[in-house]
Amino acid sequence: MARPGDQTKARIVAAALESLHEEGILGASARAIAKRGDFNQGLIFYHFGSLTDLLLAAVDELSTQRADRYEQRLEEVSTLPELVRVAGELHREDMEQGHITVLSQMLAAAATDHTLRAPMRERFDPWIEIVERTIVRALGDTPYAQVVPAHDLAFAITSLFIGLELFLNLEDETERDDSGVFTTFELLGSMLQAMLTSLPPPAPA
Amino acid sequence: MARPGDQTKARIVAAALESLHEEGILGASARAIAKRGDFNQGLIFYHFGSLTDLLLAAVDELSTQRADRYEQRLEEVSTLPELVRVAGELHREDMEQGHITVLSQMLAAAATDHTLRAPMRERFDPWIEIVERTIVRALGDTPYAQVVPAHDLAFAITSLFIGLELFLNLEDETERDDSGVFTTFELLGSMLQAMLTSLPPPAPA
DNA sequence: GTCTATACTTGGATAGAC
DNA sequence: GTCTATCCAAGTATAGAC
Repeated sequence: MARPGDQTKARIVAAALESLHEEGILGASARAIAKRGDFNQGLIFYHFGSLTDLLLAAVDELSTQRADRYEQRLEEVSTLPELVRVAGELHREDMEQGHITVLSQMLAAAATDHTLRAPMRERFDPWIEIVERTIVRALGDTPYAQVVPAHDLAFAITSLFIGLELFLNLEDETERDDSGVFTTFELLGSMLQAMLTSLPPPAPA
Repeated sequence: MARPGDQTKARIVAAALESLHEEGILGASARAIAKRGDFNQGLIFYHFGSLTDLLLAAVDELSTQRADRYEQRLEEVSTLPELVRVAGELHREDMEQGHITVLSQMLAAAATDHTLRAPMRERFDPWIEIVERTIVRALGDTPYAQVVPAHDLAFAITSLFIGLELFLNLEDETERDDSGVFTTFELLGSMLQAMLTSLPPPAPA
């Protein structure tokens, strides 16, 4: 399956991810990426056609890297507050490895680059679905399954992931205090717990 | 107080805001801004010194524009779920007028441009404080005042504002459905309501 | 498949005439 | 305070030798 050139393509994608992480979308130029990966700049256009297509390939790489991990961790989840706790852990992993920076930078670019919009939506939909499916499974056959809007909740949680990253990045590395993130997710967890406890269960049939 | 040149400075700032909104940080170049405002490109550097300083001045303009409106609307708020409802309305206003696009684009830029970090943090802190003060006021002297982490909640709500904007921008204008936003804030409102109802009130002194 | 060299465009910023 | 003209660095992308 491995064709000649695949190794180079992988190197280019890796350098693109690194550039997006370290220098953001503003610094992810063809020249900067090539310099970082120590290969010739023209190779980007030979292998990917355009810089935009390389950046999208980088997002794809990230997605496949993380999809397994997410599925695996979320499978153990059986209650909603548990989901929030595991989501907090996954969020921390992604923050540490810079994944969310890459995604938020690409999302910001997609906000005004219309050619990026549809491709980025395609790449995010599966992630929202993973969260949504987990929510539905966590609710199981409890009476709340029909009351909680799973898709909207999944959408909100995913949005929170991205928003938190942008704000946490504002803090200085030296003074950064991770407790804020944990607190946020713990807060969300107890809110969900409370909501489920106090929601009037639908009338029995 | 109005010095000569102030009118031009205002025009430049207005054009910068427009550019950030329409073309994002990637399209907010000195030349593009000058073309949009129909003034000479050199004026940006004469009046603001650098493009970065102009963009920060644009964020300042936005902040002062909106601060009054926020204070005014949030003053009427006296319960936490009410806060969430009003926050949802303010979010809609900001979305419609493109303010959040401007902020999210600048936040994305600040993530990797270290010279933007401290200035952007300075400009966001007051906003988080406004939300935090409102939360504290809404909790008033209820027994929950000591249990709810007001700062973290304010931080999370503000992050959600930004994250939602980036995601909602992915949808096509034609197919965009605002109900998602409202649902998200209504959801948050009922979660808060539920949390307050079910939280064990602290033991009386 | 990979490299060098280059075409062409756009970017931030400044000098100097008005 | 504003304009024109210009410098120079950096951007995307391509042609052609190897």
